Amino acid sequence: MTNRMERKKEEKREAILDAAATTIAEKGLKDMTMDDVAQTADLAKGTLYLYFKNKTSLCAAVNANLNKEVNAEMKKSMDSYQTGSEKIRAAGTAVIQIALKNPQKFKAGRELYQMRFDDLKDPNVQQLLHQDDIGIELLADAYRQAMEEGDVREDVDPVPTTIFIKLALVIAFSPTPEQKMLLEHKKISMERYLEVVRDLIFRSTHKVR
Amino acid sequence: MTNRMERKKEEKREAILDAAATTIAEKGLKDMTMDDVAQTADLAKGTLYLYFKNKTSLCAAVNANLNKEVNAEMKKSMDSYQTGSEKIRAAGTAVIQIALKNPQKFKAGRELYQMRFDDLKDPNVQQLLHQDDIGIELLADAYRQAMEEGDVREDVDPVPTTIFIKLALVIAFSPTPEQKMLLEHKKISMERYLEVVRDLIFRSTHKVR
Amino acid sequence: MTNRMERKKEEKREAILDAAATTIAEKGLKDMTMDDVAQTADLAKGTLYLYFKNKTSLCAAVNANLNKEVNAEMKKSMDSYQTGSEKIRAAGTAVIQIALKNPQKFKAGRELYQMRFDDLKDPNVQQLLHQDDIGIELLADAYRQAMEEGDVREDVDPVPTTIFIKLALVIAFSPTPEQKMLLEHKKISMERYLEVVRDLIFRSTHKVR
Amino acid sequence: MTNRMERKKEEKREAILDAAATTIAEKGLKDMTMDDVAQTADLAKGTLYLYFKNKTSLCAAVNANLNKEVNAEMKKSMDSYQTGSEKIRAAGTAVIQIALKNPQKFKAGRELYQMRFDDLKDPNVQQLLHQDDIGIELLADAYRQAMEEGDVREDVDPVPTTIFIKLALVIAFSPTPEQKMLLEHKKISMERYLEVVRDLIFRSTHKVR
DNA sequence: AATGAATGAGGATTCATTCAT
DNA sequence: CATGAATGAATCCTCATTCAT
Repeated sequence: MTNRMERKKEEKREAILDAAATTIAEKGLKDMTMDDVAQTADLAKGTLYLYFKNKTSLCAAVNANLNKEVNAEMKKSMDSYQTGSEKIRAAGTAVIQIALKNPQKFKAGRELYQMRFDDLKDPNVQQLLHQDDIGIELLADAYRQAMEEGDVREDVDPVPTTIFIKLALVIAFSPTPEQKMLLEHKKISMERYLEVVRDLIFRSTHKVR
Repeated sequence: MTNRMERKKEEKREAILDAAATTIAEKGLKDMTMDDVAQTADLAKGTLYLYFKNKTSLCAAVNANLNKEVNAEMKKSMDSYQTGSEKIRAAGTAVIQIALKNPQKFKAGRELYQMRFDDLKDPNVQQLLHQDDIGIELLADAYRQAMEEGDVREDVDPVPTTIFIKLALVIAFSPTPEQKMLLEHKKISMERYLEVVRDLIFRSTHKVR
Repeated sequence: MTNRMERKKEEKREAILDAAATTIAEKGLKDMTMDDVAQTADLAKGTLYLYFKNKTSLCAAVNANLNKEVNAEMKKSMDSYQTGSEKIRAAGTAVIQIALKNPQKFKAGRELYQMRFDDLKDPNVQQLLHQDDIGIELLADAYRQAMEEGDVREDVDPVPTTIFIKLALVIAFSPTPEQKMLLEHKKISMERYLEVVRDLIFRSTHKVR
Repeated sequence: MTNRMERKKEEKREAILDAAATTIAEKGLKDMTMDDVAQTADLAKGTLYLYFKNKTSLCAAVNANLNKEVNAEMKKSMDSYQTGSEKIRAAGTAVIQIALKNPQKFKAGRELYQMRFDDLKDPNVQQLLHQDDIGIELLADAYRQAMEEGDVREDVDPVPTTIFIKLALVIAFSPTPEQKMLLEHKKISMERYLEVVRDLIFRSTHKVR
């Protein structure tokens, strides 16, 4: 395969991933069909199967892709700071920025949390795990540094803490239908809720002066 | 309708709810079918529709029922303590107890968080909202008391805090497939993870000595 | 069975027939369910099967009953006239009166025209045939008389003519959905349509002066 | 899409319409299932839904198609005559020819008269209305001409007359089960009945010499 | 590589009829 | 006689996946 062809193939793959993410965000994971994706990507349905062996694999790839983008954004934000504590804050801000700038994609990411990826041999599932790993280590490093610098409690265990906090962030910033119902019912605005969540997460690890 | 018949009907309703919860836990929400539920409950498919007008309504009822049980357990645990802080801790312990004793039901509860209940007129949906409300107010009251007693920071906003913490607990104690994969991959035991999460949640609101 | 019991039983049978006719008129034949009928008759579903062996038989009985009422009304109107031609006109007027006074029942009658009654052994099906017969002979007699009296063409064959005209009347006075669509589309009012139909039917058999 | 493919698609559409008409004629409208149609057309059930969005739409298309064929046949017959009266007679003959040559389709057409087509946006429903319109105007024009030529009474209103006569023809030439029972019971042959009906219809509008 | 027609298993829901009480 | 809970066959429709072109 020539270089040009390879590039074109990669572009089409990305187009499909984009179309899938959009569809998931718009219709929800369970109402996203391969027809929808094909239509959104302006491709024939059969073509999707040239790029992804089945729906599950496509979803894994979408998930991996979203994580990759979030990781890149987080890293860029964190790199402009020195202290661990600042980096942690920068990471949070980056996530919020993405959630606000690209709520569609963020929602797709949250929907994908529900999915079971049983076929661990699938390269796209492996990619997903890999990107998850990168994101966690990025944040865990910041926590380690902040601990050394005395801003974060010494007894914090970076990896499980990071796993939980990343999940909590995603859940909070793209609430499930039930949460939304509840917040409306209790007359709490989304803005207020996010503010509270962010503060809770900050307090959960940081020392108080 | 005689009293005996009424009781029998209620019992059968509970049996269906149990069967549905089991099915959801085993197969996941999206792979749970009315056939499965009927089979598990040892009833004809049509019978389910005598008790629940459709699948969504059945799911709402399952969700409401689970919340009711959790609320009852929480209340019982909390009532044996005096201070707000103790009550909060007791609530956490109660949730953990349920999650360990009845992981199936807990998992069903987590799966149900994904579901959209659009028909707000449905009595089962209203029940669900009602039980959610009760659970939140129960915990929020404990936070209010703990704030007065000086154990919890004064700037904590009880209701949104409780909403977030309840969700975080459920998510943490019945991890999604992706989280599970990640924890295994990072060689973190479930016990360790739960310990960390509990501590994070505690620290997020409590004052440090 | 005592006389009183018999009467009571007959009354309940009539109540069921009424309920069924109402349901058919309201929902259409294909959307009428035994549940609906039971509800309308304020009886348990099982009870219907004590009076009618199945849905088809119930429908036959409804149909027979409606025909009986129409026949009685027609006969009453016709009896107050002397000439055949007047009697024919009176019959037409009687049908129109019923259609206007009791459109529900009339509509039920038209819906029932679609139904297949295969079980010719069923007493209710036989009743239906019997009532059809009575209605036709009633009208056919009037035609015969009118022929003798020189008002109707000599070459009219009374029985097939009557069969056709009765059907045409029913169809015209309780139009099918497609006819309704068409009339609306062509902006012809129901009143105008009925007037035209009546005239056509009259001209089809009568001599012109 | 290439021309060849388009033609093939249209052919398959027609095949489905044929299969549906056959099924309706054989089993009656209410016992016609999509399974039946698929089996008759020798296609998978799902394939039907590639051509028709639901059962109602398929039925509308069948109805429109039958009307189209009848209209074409009527027009062809009418065009070989000059006077309005001849054209009217030719139209009647054409309908009879179709009914005798293709009783299955004719019966399907009569069954379809019962159906409600609520979705006026559906292109197939619009086609149906359009074909109905064409048929009525065709006949109405002949009546108008015959009136001018003095063969038909001056007080005939062409459009409602045509609507009624077309319906009467269809009903008469493809009798409902109840009518059939009645004719058998009264020992009237189908041929005799049709002859009578035709004469009645003729007399209803024509002047007598 | 790309297409999109065809497939058919699967799922939610309905409803006539039965039968234990 | 009356009830109404239970049944399960039947029906419409969806959608992931395949495959001939």
